[in-house]
Amino acid sequence: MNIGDVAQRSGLPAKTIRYYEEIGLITLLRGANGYRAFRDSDLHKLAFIGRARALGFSIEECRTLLALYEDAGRESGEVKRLAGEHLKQIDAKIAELQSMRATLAHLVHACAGDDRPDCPILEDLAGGACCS
Amino acid sequence: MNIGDVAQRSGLPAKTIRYYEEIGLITLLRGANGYRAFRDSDLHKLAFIGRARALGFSIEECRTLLALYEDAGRESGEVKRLAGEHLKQIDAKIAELQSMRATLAHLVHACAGDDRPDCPILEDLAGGACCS
DNA sequence: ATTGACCTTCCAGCAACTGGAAGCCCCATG
DNA sequence: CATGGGGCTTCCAGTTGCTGGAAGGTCAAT
Repeated sequence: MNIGDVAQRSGLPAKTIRYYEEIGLITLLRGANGYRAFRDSDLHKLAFIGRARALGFSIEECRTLLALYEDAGRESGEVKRLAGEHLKQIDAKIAELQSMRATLAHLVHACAGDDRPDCPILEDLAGGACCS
Repeated sequence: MNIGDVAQRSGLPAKTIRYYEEIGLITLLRGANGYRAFRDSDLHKLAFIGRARALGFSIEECRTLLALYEDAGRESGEVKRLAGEHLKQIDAKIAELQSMRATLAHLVHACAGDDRPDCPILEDLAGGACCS
């Protein structure tokens, strides 16, 4: 398989696959022509990485997850711990965004949004000390 | 005022203030010794930017907001539109994170997390095709 | 032989900072 | 008046995770 096929089948852009090789997330063989030669196992790993990334794991976490995946003697506790920590980070991020959202929604609601210059949104940004 | 005072009073790191000047988000005067000389209005603007950033506005959005803030003839409708778009982006981000969270929480729940290697989390990442 | 689609490498850039080095400047103390 | 420590300056590099583009080699088909 060449990189184009793998890109299509894994859903990852070819550029991204090259990047993953460059940072040592995956090691690839080369054909006589210099082209990367992908085995099924490489495609499999890349799909694994793609799914982990879609769940928001960082590249370094993906590296660890891959290592655990390939370690037949792993303890699932470690995987669970890693995933649990990541879950906490996601929760923190959600909470942060929801707090922003609340403030912003309040301000948007309070703004007339017409052709006059008076704007509670700008007033809040300017003053900090605001209503309700 | 020197940068240290402004950093403390605005809550922004000195490095960040220098960066904001470098990218032209704010223009600062210089004293005879080469030090940045901050006026009250500069502090005010920086606090404005800090609050906008805390609400998740990008630097470019901050630039626009500042311009609107300083334009006495602005139409609040434009501010509201900008904020409304940003609100939509926040909502999209929250939805994305909540979707991740749901999958991940499900997997974490399903994993025994003991000293045995069997792990539904890794199985899901490997296979994609998973349970319930 | 010549397209045209692939593949290769390398370099640059995005957002929004952050850290560190090297070197002035200013004030207070001995 | 020298010295020490803190604060200020600039510049360069690194962060995360790619993405775009240029210049050039390869391959399969016409």
